[in-house]
Amino acid sequence: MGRPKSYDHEQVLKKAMLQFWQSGFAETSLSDLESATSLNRYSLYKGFGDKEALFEQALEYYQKHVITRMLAPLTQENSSINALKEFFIQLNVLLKGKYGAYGCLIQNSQKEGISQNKLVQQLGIDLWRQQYQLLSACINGSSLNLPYPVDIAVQLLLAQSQSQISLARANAPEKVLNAQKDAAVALISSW
Amino acid sequence: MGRPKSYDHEQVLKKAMLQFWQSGFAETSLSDLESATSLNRYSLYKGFGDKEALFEQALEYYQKHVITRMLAPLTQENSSINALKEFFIQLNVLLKGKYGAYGCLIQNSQKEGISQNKLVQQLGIDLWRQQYQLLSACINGSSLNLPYPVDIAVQLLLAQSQSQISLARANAPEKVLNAQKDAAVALISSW
DNA sequence: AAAGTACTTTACCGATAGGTAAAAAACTAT
DNA sequence: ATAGTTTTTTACCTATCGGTAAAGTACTTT
Repeated sequence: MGRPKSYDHEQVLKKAMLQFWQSGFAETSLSDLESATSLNRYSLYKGFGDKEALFEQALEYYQKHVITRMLAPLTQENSSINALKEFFIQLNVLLKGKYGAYGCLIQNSQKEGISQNKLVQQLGIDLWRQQYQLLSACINGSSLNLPYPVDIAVQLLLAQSQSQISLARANAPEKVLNAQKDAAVALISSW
Repeated sequence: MGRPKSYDHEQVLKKAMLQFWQSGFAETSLSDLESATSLNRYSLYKGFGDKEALFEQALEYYQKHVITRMLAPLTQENSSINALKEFFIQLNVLLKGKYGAYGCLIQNSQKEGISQNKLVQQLGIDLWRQQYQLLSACINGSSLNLPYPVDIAVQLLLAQSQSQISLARANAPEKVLNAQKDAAVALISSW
């Protein structure tokens, strides 16, 4: 039934996602997307819609693949208190890795003009909720003697992870990234 | 000596700064700057140089006026432990105020293409150092029984302030902003 | 008042943005 | 093989981007 596509849909989505993740929505041009995906703009339009539609699909790819991976240490069924520490340690590893300096695509998008996009807002809320619940579960799963309510502890940890990501995006030196990770671990250890 | 300027230099800088603060460097066009400052582009060029030069002057204006105000609670000579709490409380107030949703111009800039700009990098480092020193001084000035080294405590607080700012820029609901502030205060109270 | 000087307005520049029409190419079904 | 269908290529559209030349305006100095 007609000429077959010369590209793999998911692969293109991945490439486009990486481009948006690196440069943001506004600072990624169609020319950038053309070179990133090795497709010309007309094919991109036929296959994925306009720039914003492509961005939304890239966001969903990000959520499905990257976020899932990031939160993995919290969803394993190991000892809860260790899961918490492991989360920050693995986050630190990720942030020093290949795409670490890109930060978090969802957080980045919340700080651009594209932040008005409904999907950006929804994924932002979802990410927050998901982290909140996972962290709460870990804390509640352990028998700790917290010097403040659980909600406060969760909030402290959320700030730690967000700050780590933020620092990575700001190209903070590795020393600072490590110090931030150590602080989070030390906080947990103090409980 | 020729025709006098029809504008006040500092006022224009302030208006331009607000525009950049709100929309970022890349997403602020010369047309935006024209309407924000009520000056046409040619006058802007004559008075402040090109877009990047104007941005740098806006950054310095920001550092001199906004950052100074933000850090004020830490530089007063009141009881150190209260200064810490007061810092987070006042930060919370600022972030719920007129320009709260703009976040921090320096942090925002670190996440754009303009992050390569030397001044952005320098001010980013300066801001970090300055906060670090002020927070350290407050902690050392108090006689606390910390469950971890001072450096760790400072790092925890840095993450809290950064996270608060980040949440504000992401248009988090007031409830979340308050929760984050309360967490920081509770952390300090636990020492 | 006239000359000189600095600022402002108007109009415009080439480059690039996102997006699309029309023609060429590659497949399937008959 | 040929007709029908879908993708890809090429070329182009208008709008806006940052930046500037030239003309007009408003002041100071003499």
